[in-house]
Amino acid sequence: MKLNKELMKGSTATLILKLLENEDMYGYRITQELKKRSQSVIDMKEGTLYPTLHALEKDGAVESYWLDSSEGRRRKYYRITGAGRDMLTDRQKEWRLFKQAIESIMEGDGEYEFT
Amino acid sequence: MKLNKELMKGSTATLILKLLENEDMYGYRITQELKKRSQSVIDMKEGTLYPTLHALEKDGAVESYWLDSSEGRRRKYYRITGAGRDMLTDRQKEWRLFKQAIESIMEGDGEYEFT
DNA sequence: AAAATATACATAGAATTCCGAGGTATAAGG
DNA sequence: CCTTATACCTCGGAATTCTATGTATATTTT
Repeated sequence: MKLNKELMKGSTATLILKLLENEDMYGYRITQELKKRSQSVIDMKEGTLYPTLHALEKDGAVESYWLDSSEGRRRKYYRITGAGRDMLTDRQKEWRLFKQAIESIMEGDGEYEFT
Repeated sequence: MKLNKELMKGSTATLILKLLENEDMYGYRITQELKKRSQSVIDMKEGTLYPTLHALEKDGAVESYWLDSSEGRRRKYYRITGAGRDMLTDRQKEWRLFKQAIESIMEGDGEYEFT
């Protein structure tokens, strides 16, 4: 099933930071990991990924460094910074709040008492 | 706490349809109900609400009718249609899929086995 | 050997969605 | 009388993501 892409807005940077929390990764790998861990529901496009990574770096949330790989092209790895971890904490709080808010509407049956 | 507004994108129409599922409502009331049921986390702006309602009507998901109220201005009520209920069913499925996908990343600890 | 595919980086422009700001109008409360 | 709350609406800007395109290398297929 395909997701309404608009739902994704606002979560892109959070997802990237979350992956980098435990391991430095290069861009292309991030898209693969997201796909794998979400059973192909999340299919982040390169046109979304790279500009987001550059913005995160500009904001000081991640740092990058080049590494040669034994095969293929050189890879640009990203490492999360202290500021990035703080940002991730905030974004995760926001996600939980948002999720609970949506669920309070979605799971409600519309029956409310008079008060 | 304030929500990153971008998170909201893609959920606006779904939330409105959900409220209309059980009861016809006028626009202003929809914003109040969303606020109330979400403990003020969802604060849909009128600049978002009215264009969305008009788009839903144009797409045949809702129908509108005017009613006089005993006080204040006339109110424009919205009623969900059959097509609107179908759309709601789809959107709710999408939401659950999206939620699970995000959580599979967010709740994961980043530890994966070699395969 | 040539072509296609997968990997790996990147950008520009189009499309979409939401919000801020503004406008109109009525009624109640200070 | 002025502010606040209710109640409708629209326009233009801001933000985000995708499509399309481009570059480059290595492997697989034809």
